[in-house]
Amino acid sequence: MRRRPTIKDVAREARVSTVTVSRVVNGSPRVEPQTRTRVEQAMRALGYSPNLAARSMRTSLTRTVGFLVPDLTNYPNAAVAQAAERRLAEQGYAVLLASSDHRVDRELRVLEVLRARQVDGVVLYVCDEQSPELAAAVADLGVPIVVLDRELSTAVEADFVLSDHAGAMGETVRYLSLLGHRHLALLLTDLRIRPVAERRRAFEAAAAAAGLDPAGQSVLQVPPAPAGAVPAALTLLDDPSRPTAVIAEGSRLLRGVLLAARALGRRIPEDLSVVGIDAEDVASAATPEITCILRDFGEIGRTAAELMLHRLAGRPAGPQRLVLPSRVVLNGSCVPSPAR
Amino acid sequence: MRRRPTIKDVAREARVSTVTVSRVVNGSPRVEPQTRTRVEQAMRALGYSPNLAARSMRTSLTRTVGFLVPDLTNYPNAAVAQAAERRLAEQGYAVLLASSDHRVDRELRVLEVLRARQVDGVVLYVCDEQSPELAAAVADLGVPIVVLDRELSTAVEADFVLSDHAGAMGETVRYLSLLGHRHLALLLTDLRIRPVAERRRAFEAAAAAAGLDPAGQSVLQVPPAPAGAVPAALTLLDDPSRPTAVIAEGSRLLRGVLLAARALGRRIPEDLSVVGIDAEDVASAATPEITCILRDFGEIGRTAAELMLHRLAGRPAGPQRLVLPSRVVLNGSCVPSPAR
DNA sequence: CTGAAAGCGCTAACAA
DNA sequence: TTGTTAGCGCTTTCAG
Repeated sequence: MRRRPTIKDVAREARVSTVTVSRVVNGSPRVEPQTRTRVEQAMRALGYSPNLAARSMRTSLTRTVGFLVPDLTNYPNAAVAQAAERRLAEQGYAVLLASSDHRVDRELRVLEVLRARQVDGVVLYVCDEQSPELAAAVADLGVPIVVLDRELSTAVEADFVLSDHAGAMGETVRYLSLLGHRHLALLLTDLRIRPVAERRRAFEAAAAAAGLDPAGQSVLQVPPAPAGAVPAALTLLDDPSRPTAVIAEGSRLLRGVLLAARALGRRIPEDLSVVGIDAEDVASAATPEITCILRDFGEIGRTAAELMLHRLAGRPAGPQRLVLPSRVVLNGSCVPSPAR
Repeated sequence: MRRRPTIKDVAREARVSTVTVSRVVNGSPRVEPQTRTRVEQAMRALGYSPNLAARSMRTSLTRTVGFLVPDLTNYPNAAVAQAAERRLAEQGYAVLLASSDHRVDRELRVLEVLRARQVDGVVLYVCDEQSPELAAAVADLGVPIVVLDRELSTAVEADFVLSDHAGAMGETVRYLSLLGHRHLALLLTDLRIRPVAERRRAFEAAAAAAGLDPAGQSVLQVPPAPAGAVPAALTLLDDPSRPTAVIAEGSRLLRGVLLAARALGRRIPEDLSVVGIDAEDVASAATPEITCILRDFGEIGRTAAELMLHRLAGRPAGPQRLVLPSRVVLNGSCVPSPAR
């Protein structure tokens, strides 16, 4: 295999200096059209493509963005990552993807790696908003940062792409209470992160506003482990004072509720009304389809990419906080509360 | 913000030459323990971490692996990617991830980018096994390649991680025919790739072996577009000579079958037996749960990473072809064929 | 508009 | 065991 052609080879072929070739490659205007053409021909003839490592070394820019997610097999994570990657690739950026498995220690390691690799920017879901080390590590990156669906200590300078979780949750609670449900349950994943905490607050506020007895509402946290969803749902549903409606966050928990309901012989929606959050895959496969709070993950990813590109292009502007909508999509899984 | 410390700063601090620092960083044994300690202290004191771009330039190794998938929102793709990333990260490799949206042109572009970025290796699902350009582009990469679940012209030197699709498909057809089904249908995605073609062949062979009339069996191809699954399933099921059992590949098609069956008022399993392939998410959310052909995607990803690491470590060995198992997991969605 | 020179941070080869 | 020298491919002065 022949050695890859370098800028030198092109320069020789086109009988110009390497500087001129560099100018052509980088689209500098200060090149005579005729020279430019000659250089371009030479590049094509030799199959030249610039060595990004060498360029990085000079410019200390890698045209690479790090993307850190807790779990890539989680549909929302994957969808956001893919949409962002597409947009970034259009602008010549490549994406270094890593997942933390919801573990702070892994996340810290990944951030270190991204720093060592001198990525030009980082888009991330942190897995724990409270961890000061994590916040410090993020702040220390020294490159543009876009934080997805999380809050972070104000010491961290970053753009934020958030979702309106509270609004949709309020709608959902009002809808269920309108159907006569007085005992609701909310199954959540991990209270250390914003969307979960925000949903919880909105749930409690809306329940109170609807005049539901706080003692009759339950909020259950089921940490992100592969198992655990079904047992939690079983405990919740196998109780005389059980809720008549359940809201479950994420595919895993929604599936847990469906399986537990089936195991206990509870029919949906006659015996139990169910609402899913961010769980379209499971919701659409169930019978009946499950009413769901959904977001447009493609939009989230593209927005994150856009903010990142803005920063990378050196546009000024203070830190951005964009809040994208969630919507409640009704689907036969909720009916008036059964008498009890 | 202070300039990042370089090997030179460390050398000065530790009163050695840059070469010695380099040796310590790279774990060369030819360094006196005491010197090593001094250097390590200096590194820690300055917060030194090596500049990978500079290293890449010298070694023309990036410690980066490209990972190319058709669609990251496809659970199997994401699960394999995540497992591979984890294993590669353990060995200090970062993963550049890109998706092609099932389009050959995008895939070619990504391969170009990966080449320009001088990744040390590429793991990929090609989206079209027949495309000679694609095969040529892959062969031209000039780095170790691991191909997932695809065949490629033998001109491409690569390792292959395959799955045994035929075995499980044969089992499934025999199982359905044992239940008395004489009219089967198979819904597939894209015949340009190996798993699909292999399943088709196995389906037809097993049907013939079971004495089913070839004219009574249907194989439907529904290309990977977001919509299209439901209409295809509706057409298939809304026909007097419709199948009594359907095998659907992937979450999208399985969901299409479930929705179409519901729309037509066909009960599963009484009116229609259903088997899914690689669609655990949908299968487990349905009522009853759907019998499924499944694979261990984590294992596939780890295996791919292992093969890649082997190559990257310069181990000899000819091209590998590993075939990992699929298994049929029974779940109440198949019952004896209804009389007709 | 073009080129010569210098150097980014690192490591291979050789020398001591 | 340690250091000197050279140069990877590119871009950024600064001169012409």
